[in-house]
Amino acid sequence: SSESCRSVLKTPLKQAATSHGVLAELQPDCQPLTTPPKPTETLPADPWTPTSNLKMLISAASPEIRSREQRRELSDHTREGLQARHCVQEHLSGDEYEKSQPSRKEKSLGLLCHKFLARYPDYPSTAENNYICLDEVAEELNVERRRIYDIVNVLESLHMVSRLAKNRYAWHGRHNLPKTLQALKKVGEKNKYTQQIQMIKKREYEQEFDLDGDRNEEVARSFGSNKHSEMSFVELPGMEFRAASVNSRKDKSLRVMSQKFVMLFLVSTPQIVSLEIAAKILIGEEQLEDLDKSKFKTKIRRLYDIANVLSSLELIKKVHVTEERGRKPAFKWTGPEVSPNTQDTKLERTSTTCPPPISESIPSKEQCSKNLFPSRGKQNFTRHPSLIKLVKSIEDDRRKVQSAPTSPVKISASTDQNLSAFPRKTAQVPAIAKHQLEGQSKKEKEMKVKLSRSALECHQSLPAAVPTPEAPGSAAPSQPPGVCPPGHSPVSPVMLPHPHCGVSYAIYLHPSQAPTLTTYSPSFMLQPLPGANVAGMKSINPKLLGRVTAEEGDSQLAPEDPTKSLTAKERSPVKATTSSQRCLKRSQPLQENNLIKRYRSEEEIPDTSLTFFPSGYLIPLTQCAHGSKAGVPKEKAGLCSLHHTTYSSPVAGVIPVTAPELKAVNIPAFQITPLNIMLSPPPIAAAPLLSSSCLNSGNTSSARNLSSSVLNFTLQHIGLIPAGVQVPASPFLQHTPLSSQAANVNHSSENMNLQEEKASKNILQLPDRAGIPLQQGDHFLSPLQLSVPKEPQTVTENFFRTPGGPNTVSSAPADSDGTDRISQGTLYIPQRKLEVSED
DNA sequence: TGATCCCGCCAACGT
DNA sequence: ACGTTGGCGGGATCA
Repeated sequence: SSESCRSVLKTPLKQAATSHGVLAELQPDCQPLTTPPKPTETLPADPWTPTSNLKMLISAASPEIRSREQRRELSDHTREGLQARHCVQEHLSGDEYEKSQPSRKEKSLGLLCHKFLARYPDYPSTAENNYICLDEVAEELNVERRRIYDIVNVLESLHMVSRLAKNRYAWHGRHNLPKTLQALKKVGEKNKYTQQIQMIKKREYEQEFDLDGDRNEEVARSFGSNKHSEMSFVELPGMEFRAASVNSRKDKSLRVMSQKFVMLFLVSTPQIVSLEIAAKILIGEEQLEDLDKSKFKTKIRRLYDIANVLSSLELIKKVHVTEERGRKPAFKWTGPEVSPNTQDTKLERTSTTCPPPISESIPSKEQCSKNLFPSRGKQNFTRHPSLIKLVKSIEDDRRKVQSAPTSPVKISASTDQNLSAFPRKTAQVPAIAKHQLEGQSKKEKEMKVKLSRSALECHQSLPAAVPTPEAPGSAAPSQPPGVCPPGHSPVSPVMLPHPHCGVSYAIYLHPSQAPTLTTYSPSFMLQPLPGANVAGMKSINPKLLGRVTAEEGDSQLAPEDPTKSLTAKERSPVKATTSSQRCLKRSQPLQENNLIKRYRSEEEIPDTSLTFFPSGYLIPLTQCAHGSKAGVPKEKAGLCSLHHTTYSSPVAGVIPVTAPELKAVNIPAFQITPLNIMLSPPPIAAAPLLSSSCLNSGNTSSARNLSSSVLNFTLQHIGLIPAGVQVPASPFLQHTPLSSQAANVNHSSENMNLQEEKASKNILQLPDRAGIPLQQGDHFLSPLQLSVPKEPQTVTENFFRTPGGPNTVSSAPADSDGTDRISQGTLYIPQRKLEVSED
């Protein structure tokens, strides 16, 4: 249909190429109807010129309405409608004229994107060669080419298109989407976005209360330092086509930003990401510290651009998260759930699934060769803006290397074999795991020492460090005992030879992943596994979960999803997905360093998850088990099983935790974040112990008094508590912010243990019973403890709760409000009210 | 106002 | 040298 529209003349119009002047050219007549060539410009001066008419036409009838309509339904044919409309318009009078002007909305990128998408099928058959000529599209859509780039770049990030050559792109539609999302999710996990999100939230929280600035900074720093991936564009294995000649720059921020943005959704449990956080994380990679306002602002702008496109793709939708602070713009993932099905590895290349329309599908070999080319030197560098960065990264790498005892084993160095490699990977994994393990142990020691380092590292390291010998037994056999099954293991990085640069990648084969989500699963359990750890998830959720879930979230989510999914055009079953894509590769040559880093990180990661939790707090993770159900064969299964174990009531005392359990727990720890834990002042049964003093006094001073153990305890709790939860003004916090302050306090406190440090870093560790202070902790019983919710489960549940009500396996049966339960325990966790509202 | 984000300058790149 | 890409941020709109 749209085609029909196309204007005949495109050529001349070429529009925009450069700015304005062009418009004049429009020949009014040209547009026989269809596309008016560049309507836009409009010099104010000649409103009535033919051109202007065009404009008007376009803008035509109530734009708003129109836009809405369009949005609602795709609009597709919007254009035509417009045209029709304009007829109507003609009679506009002056004032109306104003109205008629193309409202901004009409020109929105989102709308434009809809139009763009309307031109191509979601699932193009291979046969048709869908290639996109930017110029044509720009003309047809009457927009500057610049705008098309914005769209295409985002689409490219999702591998919905790929660049063939100059001005030319191949349309793949959504065939690759599943793979892409899967790949992005993995990378997101690897990057620990979950934790980062938590960290940011925590920081915000702290800042609110002006808790300790110091700490914040520290956190920030650590955060910044975290290696996470530099930006590299995530490519799909099969998709690398880009013509060697063409593809030059790989990094490209918009593309990369888009991918990262998507990653955030994929790793977040409530799948809701606020722009603010997204911007911070994206910026953060390099340096958080410079809060640089303008930079932040710019980032936000870009995110809007990306969000508009993603919205058009129906992958996300705008919502508002209302917190105490106020309402913040955010987006909710409405795209398909990403199933971490790792295993498919065996598949061959995608070709089956989606053969790239164009010839492009090249056999691996060819690809390799191509890839090689690009990798060539300087270019990469060229664009790379910050040398500094490089340096940094290098250093990091170095560090990492050092620190990391074991580098992941690189398996095949040879390039081509990828294919062959894949299959192997699986097999290899175990072996690798061992290596890692070994390495880890070493690392552990180191790590401890290093704790000071970046938080992330710390996290990572810690786990390993932890003594928890116990783990072994519990853990799945396959996994190495030392390692926490959960976190780490999941990720066993396998290095794959990378065709492209010759660089090898580490691939995560995470056994766990596979099982992980089945679908929408609430995932709680699952998700965390991979990189982030359960904890991360939990923590994250908490905030959001709070209300979001319950409220709008549920309603929306559940129902919607299905719908949406359906909505999307019928998706072809394509998903076969299985292909081996797991390998993400980074194209950038430079990245090698990064790769290294990553490895490290990966390795380390495990640790993170591990954390020790000593004591007993466990938070019940029940769900895990459930989640795992079907799919889970692998390790995960094991994990899951572990998880389900769950709870101990803190109150009760500590329950011995098994290793697995620990893991589950640990995470949360990290993110203490927002903690707004409040004691509910009036909490009902305040737990027995609540010492009024603590609560009341809330003074910091009192807090300080707490023994470190107590602190730990607190922290733990905090961790437990849904991070998300913020207590607004809760009195309690105000007085003494447990969480953050606590951290501070700890420092001061006599015992600074590693743990504490860790905690400070973000990781919360539970005091190890055995070793530590807890016992010493006289205060153990301190009110805080008391405060601990008796029923951990409840808490947990809350955490876990996934938005999609049903999904939540774990969650307690509908308790709508976690709070209540909590109240039982002394600890009152204020749930932040998050409300998600749509536009 | 603050949230959105269009617009298009202009630099990095490619050819 | 010129065309293509696309980073970036002013400032107009919208809500």
